[in-house]
Amino acid sequence: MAESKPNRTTDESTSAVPKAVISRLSLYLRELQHLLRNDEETTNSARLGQLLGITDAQVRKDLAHFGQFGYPGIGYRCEELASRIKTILGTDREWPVALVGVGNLGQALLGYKGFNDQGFRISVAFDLAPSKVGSQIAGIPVFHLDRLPEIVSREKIQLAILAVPSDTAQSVADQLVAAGISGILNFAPVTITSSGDVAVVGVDLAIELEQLSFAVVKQADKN
Amino acid sequence: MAESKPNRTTDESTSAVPKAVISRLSLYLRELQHLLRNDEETTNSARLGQLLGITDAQVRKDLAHFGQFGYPGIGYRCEELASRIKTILGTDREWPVALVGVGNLGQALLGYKGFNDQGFRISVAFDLAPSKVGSQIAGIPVFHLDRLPEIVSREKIQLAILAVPSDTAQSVADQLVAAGISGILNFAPVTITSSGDVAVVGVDLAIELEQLSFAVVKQADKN
DNA sequence: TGGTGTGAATGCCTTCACAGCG
DNA sequence: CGCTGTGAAGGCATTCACACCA
Repeated sequence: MAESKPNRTTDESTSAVPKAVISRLSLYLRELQHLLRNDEETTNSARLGQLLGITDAQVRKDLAHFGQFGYPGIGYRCEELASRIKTILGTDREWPVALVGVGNLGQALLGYKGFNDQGFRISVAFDLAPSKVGSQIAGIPVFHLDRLPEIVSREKIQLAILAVPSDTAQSVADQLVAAGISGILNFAPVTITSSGDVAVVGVDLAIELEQLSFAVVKQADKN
Repeated sequence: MAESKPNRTTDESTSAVPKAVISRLSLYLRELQHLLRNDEETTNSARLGQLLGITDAQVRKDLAHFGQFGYPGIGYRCEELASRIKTILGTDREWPVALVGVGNLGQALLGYKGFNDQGFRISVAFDLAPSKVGSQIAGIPVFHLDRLPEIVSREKIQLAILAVPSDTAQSVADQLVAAGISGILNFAPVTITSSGDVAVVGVDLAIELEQLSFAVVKQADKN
């Protein structure tokens, strides 16, 4: 229950938490859930750090941004810490998600189980193709893109997954924003520019492979 | 942007080039290819920076790690710079890629066009299910996992995409390493620990959504 | 003039080291 | 003891500002 400690001057409102910390928070949560499945009750910063390849100090510093969760001499209670991190990330609730673009990748994402485990539920999908509109895929109804504003508003959907071709991605993103979406996970290999208070996270599958090929080439050069 | 992260690889501090620079390199390349499709011959650091939401100085500093590509008073020649970046990333050649796990996500990746455009070609797939082994999906043959070492060696495959269930991911990763793979793109939501000179890049789709939900919650708190 | 390449300064993140507490 | 939480130190990465060049 420890409340925030930082008695620095004017820090509170501008809680500038480094972006890197947030992405590690998700990793901590993932490891904690793994520990919980193995019936581990407690863990500590050294253990968590080792699992992720970072230092123990880093783990403690990261968590310190959000309060005090640990017990000196003991470590952290897995269940409690996982719960606290979920609250921070916002995954202590269930998020309905809209998916746009029921192509190759889109269909796979509709069936991806991993989302549900973390509180995300794809509740509707959108596409343009008459062959898809009106059908259900993996139990999720597919609507015409025209109905985006109506349904997003009715279902109070805040998050969207964008899995459309590159050349239409920006245009569809604009429609998502206009429909009231506040966060977009973009799989199209283009930069989405959003005006206003919309968060955009991009996942470019080819770029991930490029990072690998660089690593492999670099490694080869060493020998 | 994903990316990128404390997903332990074989870093070996000799990396004179910051990891963040490498991931931006891929973004520069993506924008350059976009400019080229629009028949733009030259660009400059301010333009590139604007497209990616970073400063012009950052762009120049990043490129400076690898030599001098610019022309004072002009900027950069799109074609030349793109070509140079490809050489740096190693995507100036074609990489055969093995995919393991022909499930929901794996099948979508088999059909994903974006890989080919950047020089990656999924040439074989592996699975355990008898119903899949022996078939072709999106024109790519599916073999039993047992034949991994044989085929990887024969086809001289260095990169692999891991799209198997979480509980088998580490074990399959070990088999990939044993088979001689040097780079793994892991889609299972677990940390893969690799011994030796193997690069691992992880993509956790649920984590990307978590980053979004955090951003949305944070934004909401502000009001 | 317009824009690169780069030392210097700034700011951010990570690591260190240890006080404090159960 | 064991392990957290945290000021202080250290190390990088980003930004600034300007010499220099076509």
